[in-house]
Amino acid sequence: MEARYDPHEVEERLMGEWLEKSAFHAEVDSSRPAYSMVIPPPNVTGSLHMGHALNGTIQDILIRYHRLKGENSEWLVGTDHAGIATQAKVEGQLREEGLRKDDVGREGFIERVWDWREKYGSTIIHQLKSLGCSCDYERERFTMDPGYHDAVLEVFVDLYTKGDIYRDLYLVNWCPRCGSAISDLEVEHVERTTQLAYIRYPIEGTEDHLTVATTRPETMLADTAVAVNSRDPRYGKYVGGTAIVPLVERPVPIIADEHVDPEFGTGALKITPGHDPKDWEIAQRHQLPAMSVIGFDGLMNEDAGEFAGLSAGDAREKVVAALEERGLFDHSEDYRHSVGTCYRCGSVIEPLLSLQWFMRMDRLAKPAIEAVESGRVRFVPERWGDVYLEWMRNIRPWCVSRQLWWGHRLPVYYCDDCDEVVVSKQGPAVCPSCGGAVRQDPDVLDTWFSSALWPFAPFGWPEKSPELEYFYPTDVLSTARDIIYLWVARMIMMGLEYMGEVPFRDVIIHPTILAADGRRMSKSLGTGIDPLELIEQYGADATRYGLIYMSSVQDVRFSPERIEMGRNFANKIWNASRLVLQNADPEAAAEVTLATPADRWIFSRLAAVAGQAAALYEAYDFAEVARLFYRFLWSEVFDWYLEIAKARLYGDDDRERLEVSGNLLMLLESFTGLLHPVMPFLTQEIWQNLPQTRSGKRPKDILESSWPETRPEWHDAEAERGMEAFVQLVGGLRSARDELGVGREVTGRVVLAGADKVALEAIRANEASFKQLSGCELEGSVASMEQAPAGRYASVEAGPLVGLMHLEGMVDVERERERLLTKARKAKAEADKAGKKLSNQGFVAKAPAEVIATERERLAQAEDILSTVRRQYRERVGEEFEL
RNA sequence: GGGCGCAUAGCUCAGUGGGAGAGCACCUGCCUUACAAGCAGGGGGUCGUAGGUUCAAAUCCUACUGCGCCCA
Repeated sequence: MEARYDPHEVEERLMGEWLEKSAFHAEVDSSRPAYSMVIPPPNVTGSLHMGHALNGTIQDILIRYHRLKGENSEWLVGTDHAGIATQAKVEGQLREEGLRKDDVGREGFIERVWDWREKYGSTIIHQLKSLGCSCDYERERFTMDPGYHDAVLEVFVDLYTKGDIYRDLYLVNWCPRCGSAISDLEVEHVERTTQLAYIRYPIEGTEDHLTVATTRPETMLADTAVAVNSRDPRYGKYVGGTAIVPLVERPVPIIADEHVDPEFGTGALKITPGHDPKDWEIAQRHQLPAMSVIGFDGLMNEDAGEFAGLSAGDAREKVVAALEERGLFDHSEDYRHSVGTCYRCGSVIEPLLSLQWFMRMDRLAKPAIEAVESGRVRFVPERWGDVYLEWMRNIRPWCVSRQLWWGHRLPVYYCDDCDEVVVSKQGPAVCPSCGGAVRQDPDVLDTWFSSALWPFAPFGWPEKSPELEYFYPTDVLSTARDIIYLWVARMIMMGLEYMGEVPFRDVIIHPTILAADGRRMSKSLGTGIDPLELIEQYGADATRYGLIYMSSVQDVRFSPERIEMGRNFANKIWNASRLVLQNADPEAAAEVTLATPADRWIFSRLAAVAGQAAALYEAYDFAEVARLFYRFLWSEVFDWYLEIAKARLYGDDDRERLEVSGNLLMLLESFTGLLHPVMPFLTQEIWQNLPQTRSGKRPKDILESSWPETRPEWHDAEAERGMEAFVQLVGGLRSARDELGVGREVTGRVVLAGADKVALEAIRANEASFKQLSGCELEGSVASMEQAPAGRYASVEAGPLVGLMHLEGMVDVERERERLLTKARKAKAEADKAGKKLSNQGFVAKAPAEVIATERERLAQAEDILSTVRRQYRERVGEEFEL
């Protein structure tokens, strides 16, 4: 065993072994309880980023914990076909060959996409392995698998039949770059500064005009009204009249609508229903026509007259110029507002009138709202449940058709000869109505439509498969917050609709890991950190540990120190284990022998920590799990128990050596189990190095072992109290020696004062360790400080005891003066504070008895110390002090 | 426009009604036979500001300031 833990060799080897023997695969087994989870399917074009790394760690911790707990644990893994993103990748590939997708045709293109996916489509799945994720890789699914496709069609046809899916001409979010409609959720609003243009619209039959303000002058060509607020006194007289849209010279009505904001611009609004969602709504209320002057290519169309063929941006300048020429351009000013952009490519979204397929959401949303309200689905942290509910209660129809080639093609067939529309899984050969030829709708479904089926479709739905029966509903879904609407909400709706049961009980929303500057990690800004580099640099266990340590409830700035902490912790554990494995007698019995106060203390603590760890894992409080293990292992087991155990381990009493060896090996076996979910590789490596003699009933693989057993009778408050006194005494003596400048070469002599038998025994029983750790010898004990033999001592608090270290021949008077004064000031402050509280009538009357008792004790103790210090000062310095 | 979250040590963060903690950084001393990715000791915070509730507020309430996010 090396003095430095080398994660790379270990991780690669162990993952290889695990995969080789299908260690992560779960089969239906009705004799055991199931624990199941589906990975939020990563985009097939994706690679591991910080969010995946954190989320993968969280899920792996859960699945490994429950596996240890004896549950038949299935973590279903797979990827999402990600329509737009994947299509863009393959189009890019074609471009490099000088081709466009039309050159290879739809079928050829789709073949190319499958080729691409064969080659690159599982990058992220492979990367999950480097993180140690124990997914069931044998069940890997893809949202374009044939069976999955069948499920998608089944749902589409069913919802169409139920009337939830329909076709409509509607204003949709159009991305000219992607060449497709996208849903409201895929539009990102970005604050931008643009120009607010003020344009004069002549009023028919008068010399007056109405000035409207707009950020999009070019869309005026499609105006079909001018609107003012119904209660705006400035404009009341014009309502019902007619305005002339400049340039196109179109007469349009002047209408009144209460939704016009009188504060915005001039209070008069041009209404362009074909190019603005708010205008569209106003137009609906007033039965206004909608017209389009911008095409799906983002260019002005023929209806734009002289501006046809220009981009919307160019048209804007030209329109403004033309208006200026005619004296109808008033002025313009800077204006900051949010602009809709495509979440995928960043292009400005063009709201366009388009014939698309929509899904009504209200019927499906109702039970999904109820499921969260009633707590059948629980969000962690809870507040995300409100975010979900807020969105669900205001849910709007969802545009599900996409003008792409890659995806689940709509099972919709149109007759060429009549108006017949057939929606069915198997398309008809000819029109059932007139016998004419039919063509399938060229569009595909929004990717999220298929993702919504992820908690059940991969298990075989619509078949009633045994897997579905056994693993559904899953236990938990862990994901990022920006997925709440896109996935979580839709999964809940679909799960309820098609399985009659929620898809998961708990939804963990993990925090976002931000860049060091507090902004989101972004590849384009170069602020991202690649988790694979962290794994490379520090190891997967350290990366996992660091990630969960820094991720509690809030978003957090990434700190490499935390990952380094994980590496150091792993190394410390490795070395502590090395001490045990190299020195413990392999012949030791596989049992705990509570022979000494230290043994009783550490196993009492182990039992407590095991209980806390289980509770924290189950409460999804992984950051606290990380802290718990760090404190317990480093500051208790390694710093103290191991050091104390050395006396017996290296001593010549065979029985003691065997006993302490057994204890050390049992400790090792226990904490590797407790920690395994967080640091799977390190713990497995140590586990495998446990002496084989102990392996009679111990599986070779920690995955096959079970959650460490602790015994209730290990709980021992006295042992804990005693050892706390020991630790405090040694610490106090070290500190005092340092303050007094007493070097290592000087052996101190210590008298214990006090009557607490438990504490006295704990210290006496560890006399050898005491000497080793404090550099002092125990000289005996007295019942109280007053009974100490005459002489000069440095006093050290140790719980119920006081340690008195002889100062003869080892003290510099000046240093001792300073030390005593510091101590006296501290005690005085303490006494004053407690005294003040106790003299407060309100406190004594209203505070709980134990709080008052604590305060009295504090006061007494502080006063004791103060009088001792006063005496010591008199003896050693020969003066009195004033504070 | 509506909503949510955050503000604690130099940095990154825990703590959430009864004497403020961690890691890193910093200072002092150590290659002590598991570990210098370590060991021992130490310094450092009027817990964003102003009010309020309470015997008691970093913790609960209100307002304000600053930062971040979501929805429209």
